[in-house]
Formats: sequence, structure tokens, C-alpha cells
Amino acid sequence: MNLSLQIKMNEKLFLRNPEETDLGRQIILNSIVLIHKVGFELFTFKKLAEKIGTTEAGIYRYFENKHRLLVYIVSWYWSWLEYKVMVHTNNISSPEIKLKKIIEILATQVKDDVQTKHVDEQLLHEIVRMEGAKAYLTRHVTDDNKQRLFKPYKDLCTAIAVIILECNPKYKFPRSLSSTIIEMAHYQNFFMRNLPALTDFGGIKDDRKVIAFLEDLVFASLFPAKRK
Amino acid sequence: MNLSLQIKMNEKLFLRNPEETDLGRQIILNSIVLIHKVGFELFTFKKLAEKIGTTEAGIYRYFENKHRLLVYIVSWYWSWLEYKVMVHTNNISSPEIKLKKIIEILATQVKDDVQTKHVDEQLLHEIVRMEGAKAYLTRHVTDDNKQRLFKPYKDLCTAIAVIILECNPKYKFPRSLSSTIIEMAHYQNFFMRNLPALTDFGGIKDDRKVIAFLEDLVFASLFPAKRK
DNA sequence: TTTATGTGATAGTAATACTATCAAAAAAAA
DNA sequence: TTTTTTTTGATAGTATTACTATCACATAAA
Repeated sequence: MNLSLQIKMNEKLFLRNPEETDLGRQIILNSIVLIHKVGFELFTFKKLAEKIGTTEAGIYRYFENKHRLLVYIVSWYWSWLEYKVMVHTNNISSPEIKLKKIIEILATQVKDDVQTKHVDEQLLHEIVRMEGAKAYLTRHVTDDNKQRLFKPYKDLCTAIAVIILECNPKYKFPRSLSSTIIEMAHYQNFFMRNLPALTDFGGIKDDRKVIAFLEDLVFASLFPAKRK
Repeated sequence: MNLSLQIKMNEKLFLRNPEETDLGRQIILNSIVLIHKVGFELFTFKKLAEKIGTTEAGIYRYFENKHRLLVYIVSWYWSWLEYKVMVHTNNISSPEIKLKKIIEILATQVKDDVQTKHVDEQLLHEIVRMEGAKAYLTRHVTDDNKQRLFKPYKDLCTAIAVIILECNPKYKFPRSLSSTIIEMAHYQNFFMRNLPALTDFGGIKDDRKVIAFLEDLVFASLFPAKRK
């Protein structure tokens, strides 16, 4: 059996669907490699075109601008992650163990998945860690949100919030805790590698440290001590 | 008594100290207004120059590029915030009440401070909420960090971590919890206003909701229930 | 075999992100 | 007070970015 994972993307994200043509898939594949290499600020369609062996105009036929392309690949990542979370948790009955598994998935370095051919998930994970927030930290968040560009992120957040409520139906902030876990899984990892004074994981650079912190945070919140 | 707050900035941040000249202070003042208005992406030195009534070249004499200027004003904000935290907590003996006060300061909409004339702290707070992360989410974090550009942020983080340890000397992740509080005070607020599905505060838009969430998160972590 | 679709090649434009030069004005030093 | 230094304003110029437009060719679908 040779299943391949197909993620249906929001049509507002592109002008022409990149998954349907060879050039389109090259754009996705190489934009991930290039953004990973030079960072989003220095990433341009011209450089991408040169890398692929096409022209700038060719890329503009697929994406309106580089921000849309970023939102596209970041959204793809969130969708893929939600799928991955589903696969790895749907046979687990205990919501607490589910949540631990999710934290592990969020905070662990991805090994490249074989299921998709034109996306390098490991690079993509590293991109999302550094550039992910730039997808929504803009003046046009509200417009972008109205076009449902952030639906995959919100869906993942909701899915985790549901499990949080399974752990403790009385917990008051399931969504905020969920978005906190997602963001911090990336940020603490970024801090650990780049601004270690902002973490307690010194020069260690071990994903498990971040996982330990997040587990402590989440389960302390979900099963609090009785206080006056 | 007419005290004015003077924050000593890292000299690597600028080419010429903007606090020492009239034009320099105009640059700081107006860059805050302009970045707040158009967002960092669309902010250019040309627009800033036109607003001030000087030339592009004039601004380049003070700042190497717009990213450095962003780091400058964001750093100023963190220094100012640490000072504010200090002032509002040094007469409090209970570390728990201190921590609550800090959370309140971090998550509450700033009213413009009278202490500084050439900075609008309220606008600056809103800028940091949306653009703050862009100061360090770059390919050159490591270099910037070596030049100590992020010291004010790290100092604030450390100051809060110290108080966290006063609350519970055995808590294992004081710095990570501290950076989590700082980041989430901004992010949950940003989400509440722009992507409310990522929070539990629907259309309410009340800072106190974010404060309640953060307090719950922090104190549950610091005073956990005993679990197997 | 016509027609539609996708691509490559080329050209062009307005704006961005700078750097360089020069002279006038203002401030500091002699 | 005069000289010297510092700061600013004005102008010019360059490479790159972020696009848009056009045309012809190749290929695939009708």
C-alpha cells in the first residue's frame, strides 16, 4: 500500500494551485529549502526562480507575494501537524497520555516524513519555529483571518483544547492554554538555541527539556492544588 | 521635583545617540508613531524622514537600518518596563503579590507615562505586542545577541525569575516560566484582539481576562498539587 | 485539429534600502 | 571673537525588490 498524504489548502492562499503542476511543486519544495537557508526577510521570488530554473513571473502566477507563500507553507505545516497528532493519539484512551504525546510531537525535532514527496517536514518545522509568527504578526491579520487563512492553526488549537477539557472539564482556559503550548513549544526551543538566558536549559539543547517544562506547566494547570 | 527618566541604551544599537540631539529625539518619537500606524513592514526611513521634515540620509546617520531602530525602541520598552516593575514592587514584601503585580503590569494597556517626553509608552506597548518578536526572529539573532542587544529583555526575564524562585525555591523552570509569562502577556492579548479563536476571551477584549489566565497558569505551576 | 493551458523569455516601473558628496548652519574650542 | 568641529539639509546615484505586462512556444485537452 502506497498512501500519499494530500492536504487540501485554502484556495485564497494561491493564484494557481501549486500541488497540481510540476512547477508548482518545485516552488513549494524549493521555497522551503530557500527560506530555511536565508530566512524570510532575505528570501525573494527572484532567488527562488533562479534556484528552480524558472523566472520571477513564473512564480507570481502561483503566489501573489512572498507573504502568501509563507502563510501557505506554514498552514500546510499546521494541517500536517494536526493530522500527525490525530494519527498518534486516536488509539490512546487516556486524555492525559494523549496530551503528553501531543506535547512531545509539538516540541520534538521532526524527522523527515516519507509520506509527502514535495515537502521536507524537518526543514519546515525549523522554518515555522523561526518564521511562523510572521504569518499573522501583520497589519492585515484581520483581513487574512476573514479569508480563513489561519484555519489550520485554529483547528489544531481547537483539537488540543478538546483534549485539555477531557482531562479537566472544569478548566477555564482550554484555548489559551492550547495556544500557549503550541507557541511555547516553538519559542522555548528557539530561545534554548538562540537566547538561552531566557530558558533554564543552558547549553544543553535537548528537546526533552522543553517537553518537561511544558508538561509541568500543563498538568499543574489542569490538576491544581486547592488554594485559599 | 521634576525627575525625568533616562534610560542608558546599548551603544551598538545606534550610529549616533538619538537621545542627545533634537533630530535624534524626533526620530524616536516619530518612528514610534509611524510604526504604530503602518506596521514595521511598510515602515521606511523615507516616510519617517518626510514626517519629520528631514531627509533619508539624515536618519541613516543615527541608525544603520530599520531593524536596528526597531531593536532600539523595543529594548527601550523592556528597560522602561523593568524600571516600572521595580518601582511598583519594591515596597511589596510578599513575592506572590509581587508576581501578581508584575502580571498585571505586563498584560495591562499602558496609559501614557508623563516621565518621558519623547516616547509615547502606550503606542510603544502596542508596537511591542505586534512587532516585538521581530526584533529577535531573524537569521542574525546570534550576532545581535553577542552584541548584547537583547540584554534589557533578558534582564527583565531574570528579574521575574528571581521573584518566581522567591515564591517557590524548588520550582525547576523559573526562566522559562518567566519568558512564557512575558511572551504570553503580549500574545494572548494579540490573539484576543485579532484571532480570538485562539483564546477563551471571545469578543470581550478585556485585559483582565488575560491576567486571570496568566495568574492561574503561574500559581498552579508554582504551587502544584502532589501527583503520583 | 482546433482550442485552451502552462511556461519561458524579455521588458519595464515604482519603491526600497542604502552610500556618497558638498555646503550651510550651529555649537564648541581656541 | 575667531577658528574649528559637529550636525544638518540638499542632492544625486546605485543595486535590489516587488511587482505587472506582453508575446511566443510547447503541450495537453476538447
